[in-house]
Amino acid sequence: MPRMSEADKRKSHERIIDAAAHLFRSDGIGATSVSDVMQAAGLTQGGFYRHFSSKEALVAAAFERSANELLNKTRGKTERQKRADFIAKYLSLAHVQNAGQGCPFAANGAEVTRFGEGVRSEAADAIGRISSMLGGAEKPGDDDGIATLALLIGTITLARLAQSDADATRIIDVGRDAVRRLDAATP
Amino acid sequence: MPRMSEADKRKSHERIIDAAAHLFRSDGIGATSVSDVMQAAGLTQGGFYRHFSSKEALVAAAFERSANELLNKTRGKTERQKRADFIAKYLSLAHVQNAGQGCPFAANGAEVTRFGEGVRSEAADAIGRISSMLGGAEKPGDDDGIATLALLIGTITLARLAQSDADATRIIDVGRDAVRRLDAATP
DNA sequence: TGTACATCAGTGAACGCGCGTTCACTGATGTAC
DNA sequence: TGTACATCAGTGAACGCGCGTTCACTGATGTAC
Repeated sequence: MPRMSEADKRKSHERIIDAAAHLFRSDGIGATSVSDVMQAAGLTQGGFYRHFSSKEALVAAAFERSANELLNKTRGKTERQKRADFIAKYLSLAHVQNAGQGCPFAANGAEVTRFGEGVRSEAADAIGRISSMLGGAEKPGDDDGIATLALLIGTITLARLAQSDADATRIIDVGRDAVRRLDAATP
Repeated sequence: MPRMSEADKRKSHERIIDAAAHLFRSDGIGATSVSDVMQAAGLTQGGFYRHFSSKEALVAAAFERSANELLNKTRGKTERQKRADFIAKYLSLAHVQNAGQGCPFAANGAEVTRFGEGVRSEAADAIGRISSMLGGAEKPGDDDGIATLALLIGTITLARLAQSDADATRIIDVGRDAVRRLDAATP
């Protein structure tokens, strides 16, 4: 059955990245094998190297995909509304419970630190894109965006360590209030 | 040479936990083997199971040790000074570069999420201890402490992903300013 | 206090297992005429 | 448009390797008399 068309190869490529983007975030990068990813993409492990030169190359592609996915599900007509929607979706119990569809910094931030240049530059790019979306609505100066993003990441990290949904919800509420206070204290 | 005294066993036990606490934070839990830990403790892998029933049991002990280490190096006569000292040490380039001596939430938070009850309850305990130290000086109500801790964790996570010391420093500065703004906005 | 012996901390080899990667093979696809 | 053939996406088995854990062994320690 082998040798699919170029179009089919492209579809396989997308499925591999999608599968990796979800598995890496839900189970961790180190705990997800190339075989796990290929199985989730409906393929066998041997074909992986027709698409990526190494697992590390996949990690970079998957991180970019995860960041895009996070940004793309944000809704809103104005920049201000988009920001509010992003924060509302980020600080939710659903996000705490479904790491696989969530923020790659909260899920894989520390792990990604230990990878090479390709992965790290993808992460740095993602910081730029997300923080500038979170930054002041008027100006692109993304210092406020960085501070807000840091608060969001830390809040979800803590909420995921909570021992009950009630505790997680309480931590999320604290985070939401802190975002509000930070906004209020912004010039 | 085997069969050390009870006192020696206790010393070995401490060395194993210390080695694990540092290696888990600098290299990640999954990427650190039991053999790595035992070697760092000056022992061979076979003896590990005289001290812990599994690697997971060591993860719990090491997490507790890391959190204590973090709290114990905090200096200051008043609660207020201790808090300021903790934050100053936390938001530093040294902390970004030496994950092995730093905050276990920033280094292993996401990874710890995927472990069982023993590890998770150790993490939940640590959240309580650290956030109550960071909370309002007068009251034990640790909501402010949780918000501050979240901001600290997120800031270091982002700073570790920066591609240069200059970028990392900038992110740290942003975090420090955000902590100040959050404090100012606290009733 | 001295002696006989059971205990058990630490060693180092071995267990089964799954990892990332490679490889010979397959047959439909894409290309050259 | 039809035919001949090189390409290469995908398969599934194999590679060497390191993992967490187990085990037989060792000899100093701790205990019982």
